[in-house]
Amino acid sequence: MVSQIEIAQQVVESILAQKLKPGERLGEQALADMFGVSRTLVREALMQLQARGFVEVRTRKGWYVVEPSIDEARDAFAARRAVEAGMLRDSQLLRDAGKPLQAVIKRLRQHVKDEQAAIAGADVATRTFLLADFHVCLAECLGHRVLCGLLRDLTARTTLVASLYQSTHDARRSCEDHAQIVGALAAGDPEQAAQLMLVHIGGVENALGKSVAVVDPRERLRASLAPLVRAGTR
Amino acid sequence: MVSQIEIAQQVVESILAQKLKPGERLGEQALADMFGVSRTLVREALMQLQARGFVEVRTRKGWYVVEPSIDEARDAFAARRAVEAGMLRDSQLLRDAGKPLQAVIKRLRQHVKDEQAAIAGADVATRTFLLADFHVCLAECLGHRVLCGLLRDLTARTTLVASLYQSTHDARRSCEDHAQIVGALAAGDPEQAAQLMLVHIGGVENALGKSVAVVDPRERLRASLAPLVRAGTR
DNA sequence: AATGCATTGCTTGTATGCAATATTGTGCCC
DNA sequence: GGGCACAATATTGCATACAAGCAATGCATT
Repeated sequence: MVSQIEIAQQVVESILAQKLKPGERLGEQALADMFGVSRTLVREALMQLQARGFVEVRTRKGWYVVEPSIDEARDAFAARRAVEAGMLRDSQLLRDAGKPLQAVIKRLRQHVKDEQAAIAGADVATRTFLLADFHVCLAECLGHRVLCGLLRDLTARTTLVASLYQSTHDARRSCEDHAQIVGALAAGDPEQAAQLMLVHIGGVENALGKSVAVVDPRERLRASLAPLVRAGTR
Repeated sequence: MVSQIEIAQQVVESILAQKLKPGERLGEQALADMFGVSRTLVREALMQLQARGFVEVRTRKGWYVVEPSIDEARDAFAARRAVEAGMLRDSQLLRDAGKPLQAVIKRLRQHVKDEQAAIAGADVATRTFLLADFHVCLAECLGHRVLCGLLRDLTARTTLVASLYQSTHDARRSCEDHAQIVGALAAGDPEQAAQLMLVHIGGVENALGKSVAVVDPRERLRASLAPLVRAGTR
């Protein structure tokens, strides 16, 4: 049996793995057939994803993976900056973390190692996933379930954005940033960690393709067609 | 016609106005009759509210307004501290706010005035709403839609928590805090604003009744009945 | 040949129906 | 009179059916 939760998870994972691209249409019947359930369950799953900001519905036209504008993209990054820096700086979180700091550091170090391994060998999808998951893992380690859920969705959204705007930020750089952040935490300097985090997210944001401007669908189509009709014809 | 969005909004507002209490059951058919629609729409609305953390479903038993444990309550407050302080400190937000700072300050001052008026005259529901809405308004003024939506849900959840644990924090105090925060922003000192915000949220959190421990529904019922059967009978 | 229009098909939006299960009420037995 | 078993009832979970609207295709007309 397949619950709507599993459907939602599957869709999110597919988005993150870039098997579903921004703007892609999600037919209810198609998904229903795919999962072997009725449209009802699919709709319920999509409704939840809508509330979490992953898909949107255009009335009587269908469901689409969100296609954030450049403004919305910057919004998402700004939100992550605020949330993650705020989280790191909130000393109370570290105090309440439950586990001793040692254990937290250990787990984060392991995660960074996993990232390095993935960068060396694994496919793009797991690499992307692990890099995003570091931030979720961080929130989790700090013992905060609410922020954890928030970050899960926010990182997913920025990952989607990065794929949409062809980020040139390379994985190795991100991994190094992560290692530095963990280092600052281990050194007992949350403020430093927060600063590094701000720089890190800022770096990823700035790596978004500058030449984007793929604003509305028709423009997007034009851009896709441009090589055929002759580049620069305007 | 009533869309599922309106249903969801109505339920959230009722929760905020404490017309729906934590732990209260929400029958699908009851809501459907109330809004004059089928259970389908109600379910879709509830699914969204579930994703946003307002209600939960117990299989084949029904939908219930979430009843956060004391731990989850502190989680929610910690999340707000992180998000709001992070937001205030993120200078980029102020820069990107679009509107000039003057306009922002003006609007926030007006909001505080509205709060004062409500404290003087209005009913508890609007008072509670305005005090929570200050934080949403702040996010909105800083020009950030994503954080705005996040805070809308987070403040709603903490408001719910406060009602559940019989917060003794009085409205006047909160309003004064708000005024101070706006003052710091007007003085061009975001760091000070962030600090004040941390203190403010911490104050509300600490005002939660210490003698809570109303964990499960049966206990809750017992607590409600206590005055009848004799206080302190245990 | 090109454009406007109507019809057809496909997709979403909403309601209803049926099955599964939890709860409540009733009657029997102790 | 109290407790337990069983039936009746009510409610959720899921699927299907029907209505409504958009899009595309084909036809007729200019």
